[in-house]
Amino acid sequence: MPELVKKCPECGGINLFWNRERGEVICKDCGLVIEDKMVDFSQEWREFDSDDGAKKRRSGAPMTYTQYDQGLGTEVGQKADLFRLGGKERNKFFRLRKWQYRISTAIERNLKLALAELKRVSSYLKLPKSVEEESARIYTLAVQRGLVRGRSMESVVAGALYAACRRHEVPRTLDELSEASGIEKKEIGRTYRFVTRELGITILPSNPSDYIARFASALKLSAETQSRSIEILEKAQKAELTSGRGPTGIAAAALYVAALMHGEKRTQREVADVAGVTEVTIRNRYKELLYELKLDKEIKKGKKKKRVKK
DNA sequence: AAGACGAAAGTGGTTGA
DNA sequence: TCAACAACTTTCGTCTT
Repeated sequence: MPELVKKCPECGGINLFWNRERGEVICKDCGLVIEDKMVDFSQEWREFDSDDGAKKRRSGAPMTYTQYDQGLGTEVGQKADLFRLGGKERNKFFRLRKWQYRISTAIERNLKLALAELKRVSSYLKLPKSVEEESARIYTLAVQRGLVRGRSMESVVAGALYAACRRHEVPRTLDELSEASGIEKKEIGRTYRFVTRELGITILPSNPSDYIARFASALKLSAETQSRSIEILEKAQKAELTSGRGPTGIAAAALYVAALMHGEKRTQREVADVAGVTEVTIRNRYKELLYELKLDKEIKKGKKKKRVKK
């Protein structure tokens, strides 16, 4: 179990809020995201190997997709049954059993490896349990449909995780997934698109504000700046500035502007690195924000002087 | 000297014929 | 399947603080 944080290491406040869904502990006083990197140390208690698996199987186990057989085992008969069968029946029994063993081992061996990998990456990125579950479900479906053929197992795992993150509105960038899984960014994107299309999973376009909390905390920005940037994002969305653009770039620009307003200046480079975009992109979004939303004056409040021409 | 700004050329993905 | 296109990146020169 993760050790529970009692006090905010930043401001000493005790007003902490644990957002389980997002796997974050947030200090309500200063906005710091304290534990967004909690690692799941819980152990795998299931025995995967075929034969003595039955011994450890127990009733009442939670049904979960992060276990290769969803926690439910199916076997063609038990040894004891053999004594009740005649020769012909006995042959049939062996045939069935062998057959069942073959298909199940191919898929199950794959799932066993894949889910281990999935857990590894998920824990590295500190993804909440619900997302891990979802991605395991997606992966399981993908295997059953034979979508992994021709693709590396790892890339499908990464794609499933990416899709699950999006669905749960806790998006991670492709860069982050790439770093955690060691799979190339474009490869993840490709399998992600392929898998979601084949499985008919609907993906709502990710919302820039979903990134704000994480970026803001990485930049150590105040809670006011954070909520300010959310406001900016809302206005930007009304002004049609967000469609067609990369959500991370917009989030980064909003954060950059909000930081200027509150006198918590961060360089474009700092913001760009955290958000995984370039300074140029921030500048472009930033220009649009200034022009469309007329934010010049408010920035001057935060900064001494700042002339902006359009 | 570092940061901000902008122009130009290149990349990968989407779309429409 | 190919070409046009938009968003974003890379690179680089110039201006500002």
